[in-house]
Amino acid sequence: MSDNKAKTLKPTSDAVEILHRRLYEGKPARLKNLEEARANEEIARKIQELRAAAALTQTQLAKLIGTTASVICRLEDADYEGHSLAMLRRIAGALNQRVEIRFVPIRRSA
Amino acid sequence: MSDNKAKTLKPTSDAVEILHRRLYEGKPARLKNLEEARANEEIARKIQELRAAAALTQTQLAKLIGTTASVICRLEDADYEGHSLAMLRRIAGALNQRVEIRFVPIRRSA
DNA sequence: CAGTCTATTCGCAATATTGCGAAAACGCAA
DNA sequence: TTGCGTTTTCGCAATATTGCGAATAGACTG
Repeated sequence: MSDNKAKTLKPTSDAVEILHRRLYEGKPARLKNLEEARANEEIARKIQELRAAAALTQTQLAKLIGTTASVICRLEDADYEGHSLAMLRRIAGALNQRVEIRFVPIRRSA
Repeated sequence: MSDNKAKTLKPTSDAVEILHRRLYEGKPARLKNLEEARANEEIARKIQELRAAAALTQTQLAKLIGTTASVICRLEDADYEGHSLAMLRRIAGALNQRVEIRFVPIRRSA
């Protein structure tokens, strides 16, 4: 539903992890991108979960926040990188939630 | 430092709260704006705190994330409403933090 | 199969945020 | 007071995000 692409059919062993090591080991720049991608994925999934929990279609949620279904769909796309606080707050508001933002220290280690 | 305006000199009693009641009681729309304003204020203050904790000037932090001091100043302005995830992440990254986002249920009561 | 509802993708206009330099204001110490 | 570093404000160009319709795809039912 979310992850619109990357439908890799279950890899033989843990090739994914091997690939991960090969590509990202000791490369902070790439790692950072990876982290961001994961964060975006998480946001997308969370929006979709909240909407589902409220038993709303994309169209219904869209109307609640004054936009269209295609916009909601874009937000729920795991590959979407344009999430904004403003939009997250609109979604949250319509679903009786609020957006909490925290800065948490990161452990820089291996 | 942060709150660039609204330097009301300590009110007589709790006039602030009285004013609050008069203006916002039972008015969700206004309340929502108020909440957003508070959230923005909090973000601004947090950025300023993180920067101070790292012992950086606005110019120094600006260079770390590839922008200028005026941009940092704008972010630390309590009245600024344009905070974006992208920018918060850049700040966090430069300060060895990560941005955590959570949707938390809101209590709709008096 | 057709019909219906939902979700997804695309393109472009509209709005919002960022980039950035310059000038002014501030705080502090000599 | 002057000088110096920092912060704040302003204006506008550049980039990013949103708005939105239309077309397509998927899932499900009769």
